[in-house]
Amino acid sequence: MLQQDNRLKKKVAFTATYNNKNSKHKNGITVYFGREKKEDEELKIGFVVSKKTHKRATKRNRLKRLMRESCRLLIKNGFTSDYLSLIFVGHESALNLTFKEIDESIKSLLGVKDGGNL
RNA sequence: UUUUGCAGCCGGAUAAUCGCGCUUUAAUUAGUGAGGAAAGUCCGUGCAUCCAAGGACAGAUUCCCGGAGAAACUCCGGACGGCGUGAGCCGGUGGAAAGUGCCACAGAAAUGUAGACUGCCGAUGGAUUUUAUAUCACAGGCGAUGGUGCAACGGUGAGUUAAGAGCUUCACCGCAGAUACCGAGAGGUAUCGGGCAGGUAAACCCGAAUCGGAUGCAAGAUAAAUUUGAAGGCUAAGGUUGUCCGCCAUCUUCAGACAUAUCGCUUGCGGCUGCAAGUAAUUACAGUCCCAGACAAAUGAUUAUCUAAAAACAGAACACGGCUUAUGAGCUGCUUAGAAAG
RNA sequence: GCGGGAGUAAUUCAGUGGUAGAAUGCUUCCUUGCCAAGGAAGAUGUCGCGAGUUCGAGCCUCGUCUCCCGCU
Repeated sequence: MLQQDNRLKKKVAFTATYNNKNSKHKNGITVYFGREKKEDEELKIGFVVSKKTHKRATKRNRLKRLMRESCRLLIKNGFTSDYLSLIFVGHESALNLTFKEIDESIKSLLGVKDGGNL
């Protein structure tokens, strides 16, 4: 779980990010980018795995936790983005991946170089 | 040793680092943090709001007996029936003699103590004949016979008879009834008389028992806000059980839309231990403990060691009692059948 | 979390407990110089799945799976 400041919560913020129509995809994970942020604003990140992806709550929760853990480690190592908000959407093909595979694909989606320690 | 059935347990462990929810603290200080099914939502409760003077009809649910339980399509013990060599397992198990419907095809006939047809008989009556014998499907008697069907009006064998038949004739058996005994009861056993009018009620129905209704924590309470539309002067619209009657409330009211915080929210028909009653379900008493409470929603990641192995089904959202379904590997107790040896 | 509905041919749907049907599509043939239209014939079903009641279930009862919808 991320810290409170970095969570994307409001429904309005989610729809605004989706409507920006700026997205990338890799290994069953899609990232939506929000608008560019101003200097005094915090980065907000949300995670979505739809009920249509898989029926069982445990498998959906597992994918969300793995994506969260990857982002947490990135932020801890000093990662910042030019965008105000990010949404990660997990799809069916990503359900059975390990943490390392998800970590690598998220890093490449965000343009972080291997190693990660900035 | 192979194997069967039943009951129960477990549901990864330990350490380090980086993290999250809630409570707490001066302080990342300290504490605590998913299940046996948290699931399906199939039953039943609590709790909350609104309505309810009520009445009639309709409706819903249950269905062997006794007990437990707040209640239940619940549990325990028994009865009966079915399955299994057996331990054991399964069962929505009142009534078909209140009435109605249905029973395709086949078959003479599918419910009405029936029988057109195929048949059997010609005792009795009649005809032919002098009479008897004999002949005649003439009246009449009969329901044994019929390549059917899930099912043919109790079954099998003998007697009786003209031919025949449960025919108050017999033997054995089946179903139902009465009486006696046993049992708390469902029911069981024996005897008697001689009743025998298919099946289907998970078809309508009949009987008995039970039932305030609607909405579900997205219930609802409090606080502070934004905004749209409509209507009238006792009318429209609304609520009240499915219908009808009846009833309720109001002058500024009614119908919405958007959206925030706090409460509801976890101490409860609670858990654990001991002891007592009971075949058991369960109950009584004593001691002790406080054990998730989120709201884009907390349990994860990495490393090392252990085990056959970086385990199966699977994630709380107001709570509880059941039921049903999913579930890896293994362990414990009792137990069935077979084989071999002593 | 709570409530409601559906599942039958490739598709859209009918179907009183008694031999599973219609339309469209598909295949073959006829017609035409060729195609379309038209005509004739034919194939295609685990009635979502598993039990039960019944002589006999697509239909009745129970369980289960999948899909859809509403409240936010």
